Amino acid sequence: MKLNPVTEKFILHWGEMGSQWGVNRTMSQIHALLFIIGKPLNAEEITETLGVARSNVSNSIKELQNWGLVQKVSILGDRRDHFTTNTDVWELARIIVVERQKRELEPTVQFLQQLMDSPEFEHENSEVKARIRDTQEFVSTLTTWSSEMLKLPTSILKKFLKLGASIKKVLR
Amino acid sequence: MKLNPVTEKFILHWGEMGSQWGVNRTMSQIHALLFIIGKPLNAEEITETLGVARSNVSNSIKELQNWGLVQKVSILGDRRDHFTTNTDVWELARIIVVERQKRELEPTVQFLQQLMDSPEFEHENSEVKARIRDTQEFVSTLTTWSSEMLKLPTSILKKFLKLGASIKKVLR
DNA sequence: AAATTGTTTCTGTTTAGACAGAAATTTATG
DNA sequence: CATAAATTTCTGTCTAAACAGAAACAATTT
Repeated sequence: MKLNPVTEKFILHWGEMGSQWGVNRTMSQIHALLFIIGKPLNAEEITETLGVARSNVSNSIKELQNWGLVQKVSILGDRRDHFTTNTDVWELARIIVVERQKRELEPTVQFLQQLMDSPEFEHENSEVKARIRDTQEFVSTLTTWSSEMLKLPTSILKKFLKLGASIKKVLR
Repeated sequence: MKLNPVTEKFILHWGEMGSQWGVNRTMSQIHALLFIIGKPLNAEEITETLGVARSNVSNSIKELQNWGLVQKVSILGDRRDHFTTNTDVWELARIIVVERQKRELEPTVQFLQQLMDSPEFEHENSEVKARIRDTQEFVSTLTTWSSEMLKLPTSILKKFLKLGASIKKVLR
């Protein structure tokens, strides 16, 4: 599978983006490839196209499946597993937000709550206590808000984002 | 500067969080330290408290200053530079969003626009073109929306987030 | 059931980034 | 302006994560 220049640039850029956000490059690249191609590919095809090791592809795909970003599909008359991703960028964003929330934000809220509940907490300087409380409240608010937002269908979400700050008019 | 257990746990956790989001551990830890302590510290104090190399502290501080998260302040009767960070977690979040927008989202919007403007683009499969356009629109919408949101004062922003999905009622 | 094909796991190796310590530079003070 | 103190920059080392290739395993076909 030979990529044309536009596609290739897209995949490379996506790989770099991933690195900046704590996702390994191969994983981002595989995801970008499946997204841009928009049809199921088998592991071999991915390996050849990206020029990385077969095992690297295998492990990255597994991780992408754990993230819920990639699914295994069967192709009639082909024994090999094929993999796809959703081709709707809004749906993908949704999945990523849900997952980061679950993996990072929620555990942090819990962690801060535990700190606050621990016996040592009361011995702290009151400003320090306030800052921990504020941080917990902040992460907590963020988590709740994004969960709420994610319940909205994409069509509404889109409208909503496009409203931008004019939304503040309703806050009175 | 001896840390008590709560403070220490907070700093360590923040360091881990950083790693998951593409920020190096020392940088996150220094920031967490300045945040939780809430008063200016000099580089030497930071070095001793976190048990990392002086040069590591120096470089991380420089980077934190580039991010606008840490400022140099002078202490009367002390030659050494001291460093502080804003102790309001909402203001910090604001700064981080502005900066990630500037460093990552905006360049991506530009990059995708360039792809779309390039002569090769028209030779692409129409579904591929559509996906690139959608991606550009998505990142672009996100950037615009967050810029707009950041214009609101923190007090309004807070109320707004706490509204959650009940905001959808106004979308008609 | 042997052979072929496909997939996963395991075992190094490589590499980029984090980090330490020394050297160089800058700044301040008597 | 010499000395001391503070800071930055440079260079090399270390480490964790990414990665490749081989081996092991599993499934399918004849």
